[in-house]
Formats: sequence, structure tokens, C-alpha cells
Amino acid sequence: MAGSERPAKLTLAAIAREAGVSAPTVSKVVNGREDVAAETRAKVLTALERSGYKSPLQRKNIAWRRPVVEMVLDSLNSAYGVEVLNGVLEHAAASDVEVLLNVTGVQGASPLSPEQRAQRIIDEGRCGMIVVTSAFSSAQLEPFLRRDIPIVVIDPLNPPQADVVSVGASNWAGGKAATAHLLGLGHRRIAFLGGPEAAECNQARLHGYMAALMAEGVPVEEDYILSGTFRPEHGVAGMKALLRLEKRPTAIFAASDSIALGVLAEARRQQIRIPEDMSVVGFDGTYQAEESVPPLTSVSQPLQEMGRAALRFVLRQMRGDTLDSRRVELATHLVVRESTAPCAGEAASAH
Amino acid sequence: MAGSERPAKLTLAAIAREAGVSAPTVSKVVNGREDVAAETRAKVLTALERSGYKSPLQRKNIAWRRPVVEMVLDSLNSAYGVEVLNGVLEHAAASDVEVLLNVTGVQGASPLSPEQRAQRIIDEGRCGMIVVTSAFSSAQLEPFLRRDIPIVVIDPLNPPQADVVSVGASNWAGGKAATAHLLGLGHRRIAFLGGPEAAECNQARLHGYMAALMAEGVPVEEDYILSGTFRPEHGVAGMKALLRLEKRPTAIFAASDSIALGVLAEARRQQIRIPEDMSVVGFDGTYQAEESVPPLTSVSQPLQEMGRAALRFVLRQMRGDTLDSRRVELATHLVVRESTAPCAGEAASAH
DNA sequence: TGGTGCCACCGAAATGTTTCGAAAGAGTCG
DNA sequence: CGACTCTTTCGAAACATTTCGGTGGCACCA
Repeated sequence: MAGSERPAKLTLAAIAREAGVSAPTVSKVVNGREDVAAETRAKVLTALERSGYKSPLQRKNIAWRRPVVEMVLDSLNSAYGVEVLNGVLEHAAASDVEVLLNVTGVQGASPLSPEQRAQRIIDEGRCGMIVVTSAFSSAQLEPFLRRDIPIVVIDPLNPPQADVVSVGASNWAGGKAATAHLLGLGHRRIAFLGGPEAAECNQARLHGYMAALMAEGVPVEEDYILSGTFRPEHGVAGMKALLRLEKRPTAIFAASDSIALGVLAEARRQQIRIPEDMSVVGFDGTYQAEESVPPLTSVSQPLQEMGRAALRFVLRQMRGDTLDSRRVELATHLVVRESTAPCAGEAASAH
Repeated sequence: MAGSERPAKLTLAAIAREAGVSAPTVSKVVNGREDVAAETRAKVLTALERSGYKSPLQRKNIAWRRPVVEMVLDSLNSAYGVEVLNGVLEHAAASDVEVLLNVTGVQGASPLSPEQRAQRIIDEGRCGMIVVTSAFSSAQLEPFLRRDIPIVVIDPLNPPQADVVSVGASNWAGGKAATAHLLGLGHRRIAFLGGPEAAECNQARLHGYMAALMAEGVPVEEDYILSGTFRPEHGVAGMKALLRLEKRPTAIFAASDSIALGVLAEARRQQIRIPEDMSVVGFDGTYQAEESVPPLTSVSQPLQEMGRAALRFVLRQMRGDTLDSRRVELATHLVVRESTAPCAGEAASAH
């Protein structure tokens, strides 16, 4: 029994001694119980980190069955979500991971609390979660973080919490590029049909839009900025509202392709030609943009790549690798198609 | 410490004492470990039975693990698959089932044999599978049947095997209705842009088409029938081929909305007005048909309902219920939108 | 017959988890 | 300012599970 301090057998009790708490407390932290003070939890986590201890359950899950990650999204009715899902699935197939799909926003969905949900993920031996956009608010993520469940949020609605890993796109730059494109075509009255006002990504797009306008010395017109949802109905309603304005805009920057599609549909109904009478730019660059009539100029996000990146992050966290960054932003780029054209009737006022 | 025999606190150790074994042995029996002799196991089980002991894990899983079914489809790039998936997910949410998504036709997909795949389903404790369309051939389903894994095929490519449960739609009736609609508008030169020749559902649609023609005494023209895939490219190529014909058709019945979309796109490029110059009918009735320009007349399949039905069947098999039928066919119905119009230039020849 | 090796089976001890009550704080009321 | 209650947090003890080595039966061999 001489000098037996070193090996310390990587046991719960050893961690407990090191952290200066009792074994049960360490067990609670490892298994995500609630009744541990934040400070104590931190101490224990440090000790755990340092020693690399894994609970027997964790050890089992790593060795045994293929990992299963849960993908949560609002609905499959948006091309956005489907594209991201596609990216996730592709990387999943390549990495020998399985994907469990969970669509909130379905009638009859069981209203599980995040707490229960997180517990279930543990219970069923899953090992990570990818959340798209609005499915969870920051506060609802807390139970997952507490249990150390790898979680990645794609394009979070709320400002990304410090300790949540998130994947997004350069929304600000995209918004700026779209608006600059319209400005370059001579447009000066450019409207912005945005998504939910609170959404982080929407705000970034809006501020990119404003930045581009300001760079050209074009005043930002309150009437031209309409927030709503990312859905086509908002495009329809927004288009109607814009057309009622005394000084109609000559171009519209829609914060999603779906919105833009609504604009296109309403334009058709009102016999407004796109792009001759009005230019339209979308955002997302889903296949919808390619297939619309006319094909939509749009800020393309690398949605599949975002999905892949999200899964990569989950797997990396799962393996315990340290992440070089808790936030990744992939580049957007403007794809010019046929829904934008030089501003026609406004040469005089533009001067 | 007097007479403390009675309450016996319903603990592992108590059972062990009663069965005359050690506590670990009881634990092993309760948790289904292998290394317990059959005889010992029986003794313990008797004691367990009598006392009604439940392991903590069992106690917690009053809400037993939720069943997981695996959904297999080719790709998410078709609205068809996404709609079906939507139906499955909806019913899954309502029935407290989880859905594991598996997309074949992805590069990098691990080339697992059906044999391995079936084994894995057993290993990981899943309990059923839903296969959409072309993902598996009949022969590949054999390992699943052998293992008694509940499996349901949606709109099988091959003639449904006797012992495989399948869900489909009334393709023949739909094909006939679409063609009859065109005939009723005065069209006599009606082309059929079909999917894969071997596909059961495609054949049914084709024969519905032919039946409608024959009912009106309109000869079936070989040149007007072009098989290919269900994808838009086939619509584009088919449209080009049809336009090269000496006697151009005045209407096209496409065996999927995607094909019809390709036709629409090519028509635009060639300055052919739909429906004035040519009528187009699609099949599937996905949202694509509603949103196209012009909105597409299409034979609507109840895709979501099919997904729901498929999951219902899986769950029923899982529970061991007997199925009243191994094949369900849901009704299709024609939805007339704006891509079809009376035949214009052909009044003379039609007479 | 005795040795040898193997292996299924079991339980002591080590390890992890849960229960439950106690201690410490934070309000609340008189 | 106490007296009381309620809540949070923690760990001792009770409980459960896992590891790991021992035991004995059995086959095979000489």
C-alpha cells in the first residue's frame, strides 16, 4: 500500500475526493440530476474533465450500438429544414450514425417538457441532438446542457448562448450583398420583407440590408420594412401592403425564399411583371429558388453543409474532443437569376 | 432488531434470501444477463413473481421505452417521399412512437446487406420498418420477413409479394381519370410520360391511361408513350422528344408531378403556352402541383394518409394483431387546376 | 486413475445510484 | 428581532449493479 496515490483507479470516489465532495454528489452531476448547486457542479465537472472519467452508462454507449442523434425541427413543410436534414443524413450515412427525426409543430405531438425530453435522450441511449432554428428557446436547452448532452443549434432564433454550439451562415453579409445587388441595378426604393422580428438571423439580414443602403446614402424607409414569418403567406400579405404604398418600392428583398415565392404569386395575380416591373431577391437558395417562375435571385446558404457541420460538431462533442469554436458561420453567396433587373422607371429620381 | 422478518422491504437482498442465492445473481436475472443457469434463473423468477419485485429500471420505465420504427426512402429530393414521411411522423407523434430516418441513395452510404440490416434492427431493439417505393426489391425483404420484423412497403415497385404488407393508391383509376379528363376536353393526341417501366404503380397508371383511351375508341399511339424516371429531367427530355414528333400531342399525362414540372419548364423555354397550346396533367398532388406556374392539374394521392396507414400497420403487426388485409389501396382523385384546357387547334381532326 | 484445460456459474467485493433526512439559508410573520 | 416555514443542497446509508476471481463439473488425454 505504499505510494498508491497515483493510479487512483478512475473511480467515482476518486473524483469525489479530488473535488472535495461525496461520491453521490459526483454521481448526480454525471447523471444530470438537478439537486446540485451550480458551484459544486462546476468543481465536479472540472475534476471529471481532468480525469476523463466516464460513467458506466457512457462507457457502454460508446462501445456498443451505433450512435443515434436526434434531429429536431419544426416541420418538413419548409425547403429549408429539408435541405439541412439532407446534409445531416448524408454525413450520418458516411459516419455510421443513425438519425432520429422529431418534428415538433405537429398536431397530437406529446407536449413533453425539455426536462423529460433530455432525460429520455439519456434513457434511450442517444448521444446528441441537432436543433433547427426555432424548435427550442435557449432556456429550454438548459436541461440538455446540464446532462452534458452534445447539442448543436442551427441558425438559432435567440442570440446564441455562450455555451451552446451553433452553426449558422453569414446572414449579415448576405443581406448586404442582396441589397447591394439591387442598388447596383439602380434601385433606390428597396423593401425588406423579413421573418420574425426576434429571430437573430433575421435581424442580421435586416442590418445587412440597412448597412448596404446606408453605404450608398439611401435613407432607410420605415414603411419598407415589414416583419412577419418566413412563410409564403407573409410574402403575399407583404406584397399587398407594399403595393398600397404611395411610393411603391421598385425592388423587394425577402428574408427567405418562401416569402419571395409568396411575393411572386401575388405579383402574378396583380399582373405585375417580375423582374420588369419589380425586382425580387430571396434568401436561402433552396431548390425552390431555381424552380420558381421566374427563377429567383437569392442569397444562397450552404444548408446541406450546415447540416453536415452540425452533425460533425455533435460527434466531436460526443467523443470529448475540444472544439476550437462554439460557433461556426458558413459563407452565403448571392446567386443572380432572373428575378432581378435594372430599375426602369426611376432613372430620374435615382439621379 | 426484534422480529424484523415481516416487512422484508421488497429489496433485492430479500428476494435473494428467499431464493437462496446472492443478491448479484438476482440482479442478473432481473436484468437479463446470460450467466445464470436455467435452474437458478427459474428459482429466482419464482421468488420474484411471488414478491412482485420490480427493478428500479423497470419502475422508472413505467412508460416503457417508446417503440422506434425505421423509415427507409431513396431521397428527400422528391416531394413524394417528404409528404409520406410527414404522414408517418404525424401518426408517430400521436402514437408515441419514434421514427428513425434512413435515406439510401446518398453517396457514402454504408453498403449494408439487407441481411446485416435486418440483424441490426433486431440488435438495436427497433420494432418495424416502413419502406418507400424503390428502396428495396422484393428479394431484399426476405431477411426481414424471416426474422418476423414488421415491415410495410409503400407503393412497391415490384408486384407486391404475397406476404408483404403494402400500402398504395388506386393508380389505375387515377390514370384513367386523368386521361378521361383530357379526353373530355376534346384532346385526342394524348402522350404519357411514365416513370420506370418496371414499376408496378407506373404500369397501373399506364394501363389506366390506355383503358381510358380505348373506352373512347382512341388508338394508343406507341410514339406517345415514353418511360423513364419520376424526375423532372425525364419531363424535360420527354417534352423535347414529343415536340419533335410529326403529329405533336395536344396534351400530356405525366406519371408524376416532378415529370410534369419538367414539362412545364421546357414548355416555357420553347415558348409553348400551358394550357393554351398544350394541356398537362401530373400525378401525386404534392404541394408542387399547387405552387407551379400554372398550377398543375394533377391526380392527387393521399400521401400523408398513406404514411399514417403504413405506420398503423407496422404497429398492428408489432402488437401481433391479425391484419384483415395485407394490401391497402387508398383512393386517388383528380384535382383540376389551370394546366388543362379544351383542345383548341384540333377540332377538325378530332371530329 | 489422475492430470489438464476449459468453461459455465456463482458470489465477494468494488463500484455506482437512490433515498431520505439533516443542515443551512431565505423569506415571512408577529 | 426571534419563531416559524419553506427551499436548496448535500452526504450517510441503503440499495443495486458490475467486475472479477474462484469453484466445480466435464471432456479429453496419457
